[in-house]
Amino acid sequence: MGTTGLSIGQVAERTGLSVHALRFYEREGILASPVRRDPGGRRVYGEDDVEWLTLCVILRASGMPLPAIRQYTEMVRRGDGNEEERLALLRLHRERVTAQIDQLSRCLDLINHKVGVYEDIIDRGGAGHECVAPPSSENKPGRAERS
Amino acid sequence: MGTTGLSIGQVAERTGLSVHALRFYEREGILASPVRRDPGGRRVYGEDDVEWLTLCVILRASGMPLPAIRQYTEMVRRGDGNEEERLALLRLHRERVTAQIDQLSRCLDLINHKVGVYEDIIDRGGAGHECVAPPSSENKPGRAERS
DNA sequence: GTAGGATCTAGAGTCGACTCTAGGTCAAGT
DNA sequence: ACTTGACCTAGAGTCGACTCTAGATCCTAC
Repeated sequence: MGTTGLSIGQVAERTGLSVHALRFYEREGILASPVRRDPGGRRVYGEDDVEWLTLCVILRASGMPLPAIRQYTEMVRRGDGNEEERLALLRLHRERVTAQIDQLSRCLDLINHKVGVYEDIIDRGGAGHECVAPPSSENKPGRAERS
Repeated sequence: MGTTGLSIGQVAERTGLSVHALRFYEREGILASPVRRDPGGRRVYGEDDVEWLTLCVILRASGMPLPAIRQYTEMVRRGDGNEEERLALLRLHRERVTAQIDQLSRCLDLINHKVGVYEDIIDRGGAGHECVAPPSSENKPGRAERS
């Protein structure tokens, strides 16, 4: 079993991408090597394609836009010699991802805080006042919550 | 100085939302209280609106869709008595956010791994093989990108 | 009294990343 | 022979969240 040879459906299953998305990615130039076709004109993927697509899925999941993935793909297609370029792109993306994580963590802090506030309100079955004004209040009561 | 009274432009500046977005949010029912208008028909916001919008910005930044924010807004508008509901919504969102952070962290691991691989390649000035999988994944004895 | 800037409304347009449709081919199973 | 189901292409449609346009109004400054 030298050449595995997977159908688009099988690749979809393995990568989690839809068959539509796979064809779309191909049109977008997101495949390291041109897809082979069988005598009937159907796409035949290899294990390496699956690996590459798996990487793409991860890059997408971390928010890399398709144009950037295409750029990266092109570098890889051009072969050895542009490792610095690839590294730069990856580092840039890494920064974006860490920034994203940081932002989400800050949001999470606030959400946790708010959850805590509501838990308190409910625990003591009381009318707590909220930081943000509910309808009837022309309120000016101090702000509540904050750590 | 009693009632602050901010214009849409000022609110845009403070919340980071565009004036367009502010009007859009209003149409979408994303304001806890209906916006007041001055004699000329222009919107007049209060500090509480800014606080509410700031919260909305944070919820959006953490990926809460506008319909969910609208739901939450409606609960707040209905006033006291639905704290459990609000809490449930917040908890659900919190789970989504932590899931997102987890996923991003996993992506980051892989990206870091790949960055490391490229750094090695460059450091030793060599063309090398690399692997797509993260550390300690038993992978086909395959290599990677680029056929 | 007029130019400039901020604001108003309603509605159209954009962008990214798919997703779906229509209409057709192909291989296997009954 | 025929049905089924996976696959093909080209291109249209969707979705979310804005963003922008046009044409009008209003306030301040000169």
